[in-house]
Amino acid sequence: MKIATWNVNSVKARLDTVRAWLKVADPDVACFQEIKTQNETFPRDSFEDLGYNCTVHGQKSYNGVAILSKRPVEDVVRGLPGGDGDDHARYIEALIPSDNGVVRVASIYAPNGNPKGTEKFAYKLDWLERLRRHVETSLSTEENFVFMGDYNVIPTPDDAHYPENWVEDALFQPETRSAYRRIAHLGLTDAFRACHGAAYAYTFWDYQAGAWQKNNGIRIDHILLSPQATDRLTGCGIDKHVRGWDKPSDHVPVWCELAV
DNA sequence: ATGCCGACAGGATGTCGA
Repeated sequence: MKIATWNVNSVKARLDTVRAWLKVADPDVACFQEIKTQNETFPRDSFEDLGYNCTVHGQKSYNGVAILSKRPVEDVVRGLPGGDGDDHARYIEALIPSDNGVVRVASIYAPNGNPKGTEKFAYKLDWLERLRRHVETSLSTEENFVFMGDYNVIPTPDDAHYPENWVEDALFQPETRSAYRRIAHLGLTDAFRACHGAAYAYTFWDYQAGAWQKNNGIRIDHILLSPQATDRLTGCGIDKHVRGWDKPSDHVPVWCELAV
């Protein structure tokens, strides 16, 4: 089963680009973030035409996440549990049936948190701690679980072309990286690092200042696997070339293959 | 130090992103 994640930066503005990628990449499951539209205005017909069922947790203008799946999904969770009064649409999860079992997949859009030291930064850290608690609970089920999406975390200096440019940024603060490690160290595996030893692979290049042309990127879109899913991991990749297409998102798709 | 880009809502330009 091929499972992918992509921060599309508006699903409506990106519709042609996203459809073009789906046709070529042909994932069984695709998690999107920053769809920037509500459930009612999600362009589901455009994806149903390509054979996908759409499960959406949308929001007007900002945020919004979705899961596209060739198989109908079950057991949908909309919103990150424990979010007392949190109205940001940043989390959706669903159970995906396959020929040889099931996989539970989460589409995650963690807060940006800039600038550091503000309420936004505190919200980011709180949100990551909530995610940690939910991951901890989820792992007790011992299922195949894939926690994928835009974590808005640069885990190590190896995940940035110019790490010195990010030392004041919320994505690279010690507190941010600790919060991410507390999640990963529950026993999750970074699918990309498990498959590829090389440093300096990126998933985001800013629109500004020629970042793409200079390969001034960061790796902030991650696929974290439960131990059971890790045992079934057969491959992982970053579709870097998509950043060079017309009307690109500033993020590119990341995918993994699981033997289920 | 700031703008650099891009999407959104709304109908000009401010907010947000990372």
